[in-house]
Amino acid sequence: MNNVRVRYAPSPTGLQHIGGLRTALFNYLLARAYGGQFYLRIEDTDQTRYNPEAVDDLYDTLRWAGLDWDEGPDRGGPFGPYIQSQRLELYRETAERLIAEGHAYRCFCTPERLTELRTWQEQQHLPSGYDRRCRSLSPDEAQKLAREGNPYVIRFIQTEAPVAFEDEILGKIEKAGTDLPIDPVLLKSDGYPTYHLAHVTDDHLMQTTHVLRAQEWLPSAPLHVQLFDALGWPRPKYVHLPLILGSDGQKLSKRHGATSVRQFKESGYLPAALVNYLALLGWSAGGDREFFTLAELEKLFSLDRLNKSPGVFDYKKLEHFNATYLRGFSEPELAALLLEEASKAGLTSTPATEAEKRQAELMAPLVRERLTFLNEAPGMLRFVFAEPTPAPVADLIPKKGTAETAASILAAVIPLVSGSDERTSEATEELFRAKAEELGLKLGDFMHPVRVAVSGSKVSPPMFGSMKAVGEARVKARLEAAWRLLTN
RNA sequence: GCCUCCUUCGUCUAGUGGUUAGGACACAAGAUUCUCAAUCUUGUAACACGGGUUCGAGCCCCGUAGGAGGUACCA
Repeated sequence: MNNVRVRYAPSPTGLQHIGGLRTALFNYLLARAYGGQFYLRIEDTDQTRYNPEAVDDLYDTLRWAGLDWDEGPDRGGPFGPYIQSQRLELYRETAERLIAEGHAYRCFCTPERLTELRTWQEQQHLPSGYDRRCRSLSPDEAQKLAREGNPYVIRFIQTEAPVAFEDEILGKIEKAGTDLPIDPVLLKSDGYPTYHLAHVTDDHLMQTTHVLRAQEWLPSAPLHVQLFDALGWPRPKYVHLPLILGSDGQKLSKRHGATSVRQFKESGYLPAALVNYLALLGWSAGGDREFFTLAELEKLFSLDRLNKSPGVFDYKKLEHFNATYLRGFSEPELAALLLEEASKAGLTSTPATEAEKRQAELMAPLVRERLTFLNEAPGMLRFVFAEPTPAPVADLIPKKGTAETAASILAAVIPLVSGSDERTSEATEELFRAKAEELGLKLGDFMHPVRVAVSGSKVSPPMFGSMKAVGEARVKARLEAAWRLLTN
């Protein structure tokens, strides 16, 4: 396949949806796989829903995900402008041409009349749709009404002939002419195009070769094909991607969980993990392999491995991907990320001090396989960088034991801590193990009060390494404080 | 209601006429273990149903059922 030109064309109404990211990803991958171009186009044709923040969010998420674009509003290109609100004359021009050639007409029906019509049709249990009243207006009459300043829309004249086209993943799609929407609006009364007109005009002018979009567009694809044909323009190849569903089988929405890319980003997801997971929702490489970098996907992606059926978004599996990617970081890489998170949480200074760096390096291997999300790190590391709020006394006491046993363990442990800054954590561990044995305690029970005293929690990263990161003096102070609590 | 699309373990999927139907997530059990994780081993679990075609069907055809999407001067 050569000469691939694809695009991502979101409408800036809100935060980028996870489904949008996947559409962008597949477009991007197709372009990269075949050495083509991937461009961005802003479909801001609905003035009532326009949200300027959405455009920034779009750039943010695409950059975060690592998808770069060759042309777009921010970087120009040979087919600009790439913002539809700046292309209004173009749409008007093609709409006028359709009128001139007998494929469209002006309609002066008011929105009120249309709602009345619709409610009447519903009451009578009739199929809904425009009644084509303005079709009978002569061109002269229509011209006159328009010149007098009457607001109007431009509607497409729906033909009765059946329409068929080839979808690259679904195969042949056919629709009887009578089942097509009746004379859909192409140009709205505010002078903005509807999606249909804008899509056809722009994807022709911008020389799009493949239209990859969500399957919810499938029902209107026959209309688009008709428009291309009426205008005498070559049809692009259509690729309708399977929908992303929530766990109940309905279209993924907020009640299923996070849906905007920003939410995933803020929840501590790694872009590489999200992208990898998304690539596998509706596409597969063919074998058993599941982990791919973006660069690998760019080489492997192909249209014929795209799936037909909708897929349920599995948050659990995404979490697993994220945790796996986290474990893939080297210790220095992870230490740097930990410091970033810790500083965001106000636990460390920015830039980090040498001492903090050393602590992060000591903790990195200990938390690596315990993290699912990067933003869990501050909670796990708080006791290293700051003083934990002391746990309730009851927490210090082992399950099979009393306050006295806990106190005696702490008393036995405090002297062992002396000099630990100069020892390896393994050496300290040996001392602790010997003492536990001497007291006839299992290491797990023995460590319980120590863990709670030092970390402030019953669950913590491995103690010996952690104590090294906390430092002898602070460890000792915490152990002594806990001992006092128990003996008072 | 009408139109269109879809249908392999609970979920994501491999499979392109001959397989003990494979992998991953989740779940369960065990091992390991200073807590929690991670890791390792094992296990439960699927071709929606009914007809054809064929020596042979998860794979091809036709129905049925179920699910989803669409039905706007929204995209």
